[in-house]
Formats: sequence, C-alpha cells, structure tokens
Amino acid sequence: MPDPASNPPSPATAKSMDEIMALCKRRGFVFQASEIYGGINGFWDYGPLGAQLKKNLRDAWWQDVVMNPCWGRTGPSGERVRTVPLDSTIIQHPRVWQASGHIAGFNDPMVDCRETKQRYRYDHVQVFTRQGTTSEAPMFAFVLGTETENRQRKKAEKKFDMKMEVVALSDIAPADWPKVLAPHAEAIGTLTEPKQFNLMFKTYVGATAGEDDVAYLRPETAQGIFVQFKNVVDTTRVKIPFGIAQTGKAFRNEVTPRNFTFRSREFEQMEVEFFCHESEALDWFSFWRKWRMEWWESIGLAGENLRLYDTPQKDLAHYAKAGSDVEYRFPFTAPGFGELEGIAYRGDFDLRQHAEHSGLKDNLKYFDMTRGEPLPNGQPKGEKYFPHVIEPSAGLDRGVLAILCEAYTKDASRPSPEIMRFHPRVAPIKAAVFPLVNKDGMPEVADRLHAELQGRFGRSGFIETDAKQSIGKRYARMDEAGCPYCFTVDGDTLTGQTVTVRDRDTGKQDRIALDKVGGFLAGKLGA
RNA sequence: GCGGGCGUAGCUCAGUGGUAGAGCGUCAGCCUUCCAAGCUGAACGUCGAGGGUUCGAAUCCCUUCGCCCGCUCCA
Repeated sequence: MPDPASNPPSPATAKSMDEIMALCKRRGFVFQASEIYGGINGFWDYGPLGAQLKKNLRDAWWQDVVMNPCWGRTGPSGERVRTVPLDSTIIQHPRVWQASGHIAGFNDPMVDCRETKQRYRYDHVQVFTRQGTTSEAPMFAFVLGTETENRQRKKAEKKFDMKMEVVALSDIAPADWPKVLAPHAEAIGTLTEPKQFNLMFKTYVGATAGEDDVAYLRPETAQGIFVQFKNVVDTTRVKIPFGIAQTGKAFRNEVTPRNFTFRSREFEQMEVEFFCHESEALDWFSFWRKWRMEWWESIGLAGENLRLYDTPQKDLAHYAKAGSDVEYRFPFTAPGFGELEGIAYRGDFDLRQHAEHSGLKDNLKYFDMTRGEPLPNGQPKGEKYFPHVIEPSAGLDRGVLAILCEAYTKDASRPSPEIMRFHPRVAPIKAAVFPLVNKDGMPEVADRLHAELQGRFGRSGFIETDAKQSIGKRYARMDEAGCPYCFTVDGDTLTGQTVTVRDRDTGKQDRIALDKVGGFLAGKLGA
C-alpha cells in the first residue's frame, strides 16, 4: 500500500537517465561527438539507430507540416492550411543578425563574485558611491530592483551620510574595482572582470578573410525564412494566410551545455513562420497551439509527461504578443518540464526589422487584394501591410530525446527487461523476420519474406533479419532497439503458409498468413 | 564560470603502490520448434589525456578534457 502522503513517481521520474544514456550508447542511438579525442562539450552524434530515428521524426514533421499541412484541417478562416518549404543557408549576411536583434541581444557580459559565487549581468549592476568619489571610499554594488538595492543603500547611507550617487558598474574605473562591495558579499573587491558571452558562433567568410569578413552561424533557422519572405510571395502564388517551413541546423554557444542532448551547441530545428493578417492572428495562434500539441501526441508522446504551457505575459519577449510551449517531463527536469516546441505570436516584429535594416521599407509589405474598401467595379481596393506571424518552432533533437525517454521501459518481469516502446511511425527498425531455427528450410522462407518487406517498407526504416543464436535473444535485441513487430518462420510455415507475429509491447504472438504479412505491417505503420 | 561527484573492455562495475579483472553483451562453432536457454572456443584495454613523485602508478601529486548534479545563464 503506497503512502498516500507521498507523490507516486511519474513514469518519467521513475526512469533513470543514466540507464537511458547507457542504452543509447550500447545500441547506437547517441554517441558523444569526437569521443576518441575525449569528446567536445555540447556536441553529440547520432549512431545508426539514432540517425534513422531522428530522420523518421523529421520526415513525420515534414509530411504533416509541408506535404499534408495539419492533416488537411481547415484553419479559422475556413480554408485548408497551406505551407511551402524553404531551405535557407546556415550563414546569412551579418546584417540579418543585426536586424533580428541577435548581435545586440546575444551578447550579455557577466561578472562573477569570487566570494559568493553569484553571477550578475554586467549591465544590471550599479553602485552607490560618495558624491565626488574619493579614492578611499568603498562602493556598494547592487542589482537594480532586487533586495540588494535596499540593503546596500542602507550601508551606503550610513557610510556616506546621505551624500551619495548611483553609478553604473561599467562606469567605474578598473582601478577602483578593488573597492567595490559585491551585492551579496561581505568583503570588498570580489567581483571578476566582466566576461563576454558570445552566444553566436563566429566564423569568417573567404579563404583569406580577416576581421572585416566576420559572419555567424545561425542561432535559429527562422531568420532565413523572413529574409526570403518576399521571394516566396513573388514566385509561388501563395496568398495570405500561409506558412513557410524549414528544418535545419542551428548553433548557440550555450553557457552551460547540460542534460545529455537537451542543451547542445549544435542542434536542429523544425520551424514554421505562418503569415496572416493581424485581425486573424490570435485565431491562428490558437489553431497552431492546439494542433502542435496533438501532433506531438500522435508520434508517441501522449500522456501525463506532455503538456501545453502558456507563457505568462511577463516572460514573453518584448515583441511577442502570446506564447505557448509544448513541454515534456524529462527524467532530468522532473517534476518540472523541458521545452520541446515554442509557439509564439511574434506580431510583425521580424518583417518590420528586415524592412528597416535592408532598406526595402514598404516594399517588404504584402499586398492583400482581398481586403480594403470595395471599388466602384465591386472589387476590393486592397490593403498593404506587414503580415503578422505565428511561429511554431520545434527542437528536433529535443523531440528525439523526449521520444527516447518516453519509449524507455523497464519491465523486470520480462526476460528482456529493457524495451524501447517507439511509436511505429518513428521506430528506426520497423520489423524483423526470423527463422525459428536455422535449418529445415526456414531460413530460405525468412529470406524471401525479409526481401519482400524490405522492398515494400524499406523506405521508412530498417527491416531486419537474423538467424543466429536463440529466438529469445533475437526478440530481446529487437526489444532494446524498439522494433515493434517480429515475424517468425517456424515448422507450421512450411506446411500451413503462416508465420507468428510478435508484439513488442505485450510479447504476445498471433499467427497470420504468410501472404498477409505485408498488409498487416502496412496497417500498423500507417503506410 | 563556481562548487560537488564521477571517468578502468561495447555496457555495468571490482581493483587504494607490485603480472589489468568479473558479469553481461559481441563474434565463431555445436545444439536448438518461441523469449537474453545450453556446451565449447575467441576477440576486445591510450585504466579519459598530459606531466610529476617512485625501483615500480589504474592507485599518490599537479594540470587538463569530458559526463552527471547544484548554482548561474537560456535573446
């Protein structure tokens, strides 16, 4: 009888991240990047099964977002969702990142306190000093708007007899830093030099490039979409509302890469920028918010470990009007959640920024012929505007990690205690075909069935076959690799033209006709 | 960037100054008519890396890299 006062562990919290990571290594899902050289902080490679799993997830997104957008649903305006794909470059013109705000916003110098181990944003720290600072007077540093302000003010008032002023830490001469009392410190002079944090990866364009040729690896794929918005509109007959979708690598020099692949410095995004008229934007935001949640559920994350979380207004970026996150309760975040995808209503911020910085100005606006006052001939006059944007931005690697965590199951009652319960759509191995024993004509039948299934389903994932060792071992291996169905050729196959199909999740077996195997698998894989 | 923990075979780990080990996995052969079964055999190690102390270092010291946890950060 469990203690009712204690919270029962959720399935995710009960899972051990160490065990999941060990399985990922052992079965070739995830390897440390450059491992034989000692690894490199914040980078991970996908092994054979992981690479296929990741591709399956990316393909599922592409199919459901680009090729059959939102499963054919109609949006708030009553017409089917339309999106078009794009593949823009990792390296863009440096001014793209000026326009987007990343060059300004991605560089926050920090100072550390040697005594208290606290870290502060350099530009947030101010100091109380005596008016007309004398060389001996101490300085009381504080962080604006925190309790340190009052505490340090009291000290300063006592010391300076009310004759004091407030100066930014950045305006204090380096020679005076030894006199600064850090916000939480007891001793003076404990603050380190400001340290620059460059969250964008810098590179140089051109074989003989110098400092004039600095460029950046994109920290998000989104800006490539905004930059090509006009070309897409001019060349593809798209009409608002519509989306532009793109998957691709992005790079961020995270301060602290942590938690397996969750916060990596090189990662892959799956993003849509959905353009619409301001009057419909909130409806589209609701539409995407709801559908993206359903999509993650559809690929195997349904359950209490997935949630849709609305960003509080105070936490939104300055340009954002609304935001929701699809979040997963990872073993390392439990009982909290970690973000898989952010759905943001960004207003018209990005297109306006690029209109301004590129000099295109109003030429970057969209001309909507369905809006505006009716003309004498009955047609609308049209309206020129910057479309508003809904941005569902998903992390592919985080999706893979969530799927790995969700799929990992430990069942001590089974001969093979570790099972990866992948949804068949994303499972890297779709099916396996075994001869029960490696003789009596069974291998030949198994080979034929394997060839048939590979020809029909090999485009969506691996179809395995294996005749070595005991059947139990082969089933166990497939459980660890997450293969949903195993077909076994046995003595009855030779006489009755049937095989057994074993279900990974239950271990149960059914007998089906040899010539129905393809149809059975097609039904299960949704192919 | 700070603090703590850890790093030995593919995985899990033992080995605290004296010949690098175990279990599992992997591979080969035999056997095998449904769940990591059995028998026989085999391969696999920069003991994370570099330096130092020592007659001798996986073991002690220094430096460094990586992973995990906590702080911090996350436009």
